[in-house]
Amino acid sequence: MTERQQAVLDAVLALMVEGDALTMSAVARAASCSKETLYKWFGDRDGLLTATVRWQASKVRAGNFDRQHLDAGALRESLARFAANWLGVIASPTSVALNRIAISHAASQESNLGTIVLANGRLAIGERLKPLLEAGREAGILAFDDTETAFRTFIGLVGRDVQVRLLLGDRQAIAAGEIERDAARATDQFLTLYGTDETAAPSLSSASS
Amino acid sequence: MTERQQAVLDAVLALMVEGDALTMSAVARAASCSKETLYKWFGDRDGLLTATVRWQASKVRAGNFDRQHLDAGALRESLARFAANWLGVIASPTSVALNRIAISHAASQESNLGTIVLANGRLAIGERLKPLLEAGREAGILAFDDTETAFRTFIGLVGRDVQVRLLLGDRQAIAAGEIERDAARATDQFLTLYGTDETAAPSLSSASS
DNA sequence: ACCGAACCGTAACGTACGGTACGGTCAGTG
DNA sequence: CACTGACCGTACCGTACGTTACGGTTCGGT
Repeated sequence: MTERQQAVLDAVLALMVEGDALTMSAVARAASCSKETLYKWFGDRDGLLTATVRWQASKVRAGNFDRQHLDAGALRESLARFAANWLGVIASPTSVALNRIAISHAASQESNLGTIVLANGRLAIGERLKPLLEAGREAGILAFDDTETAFRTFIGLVGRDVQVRLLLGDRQAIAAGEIERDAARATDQFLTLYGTDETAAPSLSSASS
Repeated sequence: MTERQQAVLDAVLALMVEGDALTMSAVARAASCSKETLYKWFGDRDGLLTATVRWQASKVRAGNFDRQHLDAGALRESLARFAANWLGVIASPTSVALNRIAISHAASQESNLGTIVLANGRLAIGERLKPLLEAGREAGILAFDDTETAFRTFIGLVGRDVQVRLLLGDRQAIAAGEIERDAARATDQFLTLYGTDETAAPSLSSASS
């Protein structure tokens, strides 16, 4: 994957976000390269889209969280940061455009774009969040039987129906300024559900405000 | 909307679910009608899709819930039934196919299919659920400031990321047998967050099992 | 200076599909 | 029975787009 090829994929991403028709001609024009080169590098249209999805996924690898001295405050802080980070990702125009493409392709089983997005989006964040949850349980500040259930509950509290609404074109699904607030609310609610007595979760009134 | 026209729209739905290419020729073949008739009845391809979405929405109008003698048990029962009903809808092949079509069209602003699906799906269930939540608050068994926030929290707890995963082609996002259990879990969690002392919500251990 | 590889721009090809036109069939109506 | 209108099946048209082919240019290696 040379520098030039990455520039081409960035041009594809830009076209996706723009909402323009994603034709090979449009990509070649936007990336200032020839269609022949596109086919030589990526095989066919599907290969180009797949490479674009992988390229975008490789750019989202966010930092990990240190697991030392995990008290209730540090856990809350880490969870809230996770939530805000994830909300920012799924609300970004790039993510919305990419998921729309993947979903369109999932309809006709012509490729596994959906699987790739799934693996690099949902499942990847699970692999990063679950260790944090389990560390919280070992530290005695979280209580749950099934890590997967707890993880998906957190995902549900954070994301709610925001992503589907955005995919359907609802511009008001979430505002930029709401992300931090929503992340904090979801974290409080999660700790109310899964925190132990040592968690010192806020009372319900603040969780529902 | 004659009987025959509804049969055509049902054929469109069947094609959508099947995952076949949704061409006008395919629709005419599946519905045993001529393309000319399709254009006379629905104007163009977009009109056909719009009519299909509306037709499907008109079939999902589920029964309302009686609001008399709303004690904690009745509220829990109503919420769980709501949750199970909604999960069944979003997990149905028809809903998945329809949302995929709408999302594909939302990408290129050529029509407002996404808006229609949004209005008949998410917003419609909100109009049916919010009165129940507010009745619970008036009865003193729920406590929240903002109805919209409480509603969306419930939606998040019930649906989690199931719908997006299904849209992306994840067949294991939810199993048929899990719907009742997930609905009960989400209801318990919601009552833990928003119930009052009179709600008698189950302890955390059962909510997280 | 020369060669070949890589690449650009553009033209061309084949196909799929939205949309239209037309002939044929059948039901209802005078 | 003739007429009309709705509809079916099919052929057809124009265009968009994926894919391929080709001539021209740049550039590193010898």
